[in-house]
Amino acid sequence: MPDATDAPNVADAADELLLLGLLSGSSMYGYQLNDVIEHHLPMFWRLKPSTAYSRLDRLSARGLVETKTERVGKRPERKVYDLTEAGRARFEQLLRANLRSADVPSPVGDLGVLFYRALPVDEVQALLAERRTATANQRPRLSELVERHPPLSAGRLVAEHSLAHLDAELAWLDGVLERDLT
Amino acid sequence: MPDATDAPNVADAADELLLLGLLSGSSMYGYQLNDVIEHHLPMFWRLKPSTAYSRLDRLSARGLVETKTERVGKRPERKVYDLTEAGRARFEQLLRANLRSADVPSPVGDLGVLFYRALPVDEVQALLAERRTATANQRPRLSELVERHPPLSAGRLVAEHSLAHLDAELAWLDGVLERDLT
DNA sequence: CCAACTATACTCGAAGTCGACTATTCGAAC
DNA sequence: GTTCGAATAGTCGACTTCGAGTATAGTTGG
Repeated sequence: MPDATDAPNVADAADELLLLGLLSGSSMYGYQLNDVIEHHLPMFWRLKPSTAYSRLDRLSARGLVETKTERVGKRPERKVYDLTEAGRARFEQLLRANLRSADVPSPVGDLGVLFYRALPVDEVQALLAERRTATANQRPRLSELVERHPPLSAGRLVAEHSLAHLDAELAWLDGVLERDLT
Repeated sequence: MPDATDAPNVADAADELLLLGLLSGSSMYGYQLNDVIEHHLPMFWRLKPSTAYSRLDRLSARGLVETKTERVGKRPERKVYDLTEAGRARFEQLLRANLRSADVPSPVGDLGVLFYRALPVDEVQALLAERRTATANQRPRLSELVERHPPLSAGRLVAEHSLAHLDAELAWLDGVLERDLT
């Protein structure tokens, strides 16, 4: 894995950045990490619990996190993960790479567009109209999310970012729909 | 795999859609498929050759494509893949799902933004400025790509789509950069 | 004329992902 | 009281991906 020291592939390193980033705020135990990812960061929930555990193991083996166990009340034992020095360094390195990198990944949706001629024009129009509706339906939720975060918070920036792309998507769809694709 | 008949996960099915879509135009041999993906569809080149082969095998096992071998001139034998009836049906099903689906996937870049407070403000600004430049640098290539395709071609729509998102990205970056993140 | 490259096909194996499963204990609902 | 769900930890195995390697024959550059 040529992933340890030099410029890492941004997409591959995403899970690692997510975990290290969460731990950079404060130490957390595994269940908590998974819970936060699943319930408070649904946008980033591609990292499933079982994967997270093995990932944490590997991070630990590489000396980027250290663990201890604790017990609060009568609940089961928790394994608490904590960034090491090396872990923090790695985190900052990944963070810099991520902030710096310009990846505007072409959405998967493009694939369908690529082959749109395989279907009758009317059907394509109808399908895209459906997509437009579904996309538009996400807008209120998102724009409410924007407003729920204080102006300069990370959450605000992320929400605004998503909103910007959602609006771009809508505009593009409108542009396509008002043309006659024949 | 609950992937055979009912509504499939759009992202998971992307590779399949790509292969079936290419074959829906005309039959192709493996080397050719990989060549097209790598050199003419760089946007969709997440499907590496060795993966493509095993994917094609599986498609063949599921009866979605059929193969024959041919030999042209004195070049090595080619294995030609062709859609079956079932394959075409499957392709159209996937295509419909894809065109209809509204996925504006949050770019990986958001992850960095999520943790931006871990770095000093000036550095974040500098990194984002770098990103802005890098992003802007991609624009000429893309907008030239738009113009190189005839108005209603699939390639044109895809290129316009990418361009729309790239511009959204630039606008968002500008918005962030002109604020004082302190 | 030889070396190197391109066209064509894979195979194999290391590594990674994730769904489904296994445990345990507490608190709450019935 | 007992059952049930949630809080906590995983493990295991099926499946996937993809880099590196293997094979062969023509073609082309020096």
